[in-house]
Amino acid sequence: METRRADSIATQIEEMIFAGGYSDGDRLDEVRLAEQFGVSRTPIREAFQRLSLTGLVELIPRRGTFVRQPGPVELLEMFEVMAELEAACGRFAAVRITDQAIENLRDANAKCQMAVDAGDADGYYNENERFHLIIYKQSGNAFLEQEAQRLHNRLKPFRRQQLRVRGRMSQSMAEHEAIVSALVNGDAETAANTLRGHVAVQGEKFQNLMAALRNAAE
Amino acid sequence: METRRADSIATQIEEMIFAGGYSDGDRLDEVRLAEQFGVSRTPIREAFQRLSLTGLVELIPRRGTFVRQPGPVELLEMFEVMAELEAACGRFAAVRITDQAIENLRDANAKCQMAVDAGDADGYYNENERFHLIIYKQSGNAFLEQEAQRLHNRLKPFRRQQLRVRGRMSQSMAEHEAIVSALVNGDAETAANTLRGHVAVQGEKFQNLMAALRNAAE
DNA sequence: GTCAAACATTTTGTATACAAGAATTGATTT
DNA sequence: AAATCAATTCTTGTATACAAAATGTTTGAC
Repeated sequence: METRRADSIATQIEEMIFAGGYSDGDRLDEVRLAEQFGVSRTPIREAFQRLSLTGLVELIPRRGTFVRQPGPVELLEMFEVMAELEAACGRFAAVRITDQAIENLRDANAKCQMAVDAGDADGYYNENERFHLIIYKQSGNAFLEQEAQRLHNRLKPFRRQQLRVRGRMSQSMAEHEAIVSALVNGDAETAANTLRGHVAVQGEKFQNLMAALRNAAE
Repeated sequence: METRRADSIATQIEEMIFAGGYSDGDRLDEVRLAEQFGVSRTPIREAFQRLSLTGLVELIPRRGTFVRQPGPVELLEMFEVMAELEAACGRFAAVRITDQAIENLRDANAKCQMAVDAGDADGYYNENERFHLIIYKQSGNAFLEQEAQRLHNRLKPFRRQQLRVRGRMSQSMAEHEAIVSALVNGDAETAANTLRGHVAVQGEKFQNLMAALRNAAE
């Protein structure tokens, strides 16, 4: 599927920012990026426009384009919203999920457990993501699914660090089981609340996130 | 505050689309718009990039830019998400709202009631909007506030028609009262549920929305 | 009359050119 | 030496130019 250039350039710059190549306030040099990508300034500028809407970048008129890494406050706010979006997905999924999807959730969970046993952080990460994406889709609301995926994606680099914490993976597994149960029972309220709690940043998770941010700032 | 051109152009095109000047699938002619705005194609194209991210417009490579008016399904999905976002705002606001904001909500409600009594649809509409914007802000989560406002804005043209329905305004008023009560009591769960129900499109509201869409399609 | 192929016309995507607003440097003054 | 202003250099924002793809039209065959 051939996609237009500005689109793919935006994605690539996005990845560069996510990868941690830039810190907050860094200016994105149009001509340097243009050379780097082997194109002219025009498609770079179009990409900037797209990135600005996601909040990843700030366009200051006549000044330039600057990367905007979320600070601690903004990050916590985004996790709060993520928790609510997941809760909403769970609420809808509880009454809309297909049998096949339940099977897929169980499969993802089983592979998650295997990854935990094997100490395979990457494997755990991937299956965990699959678990959540299934729930987004099973909300039966394509718009919600899209919004959830967008934010999920944006938070990816920050969530990654949380998994490193000892014991987190097995606790997370138990929560996954509870979520599947609620979905199987069609219990919308429980599904929503369990998912909210699962995603929310509270207690020790909060400390971990802050610590990770402090390290990243150095 | 001088804003860059592409920004203001995007906003203006957005308004043109909201105003109903275009229907689904219409192609946005770069050169025509450029002439219309008295600029070259470049800023128009940058504006298109911004609009595409909000989903208001679809960029088909080598084909052009087409307006994407939500169909019935997408619209219902968006209202579902709006209901969940408002519920989330209410949940947070219940434990974070300031005394001043409660005063402001009551004031908005009083003016709403006055508008209902006077049969002033526009007045009702404006105060009703103020009521909801206050709750977004009182979520104490700037990111959530922004997301809620964005979707609220997107749904504006469709919500407007629902108000026309007989009896809707007074029922809505009663719901507002219940929402304020929950917020005053700090009852997060009730605030969330009441707001969700208030915003959700169900029962007769569904029929009205469908009817409005059918009319718009003609 | 229908279909298809070749040609002409639009229209998009990108590069380049140019104008105007920032930033920077260096000279001049206090 | 610090501050200020002017001139220079960079950078952004927009217009224009051009190439390639898509669309539309004419022509010709069947």
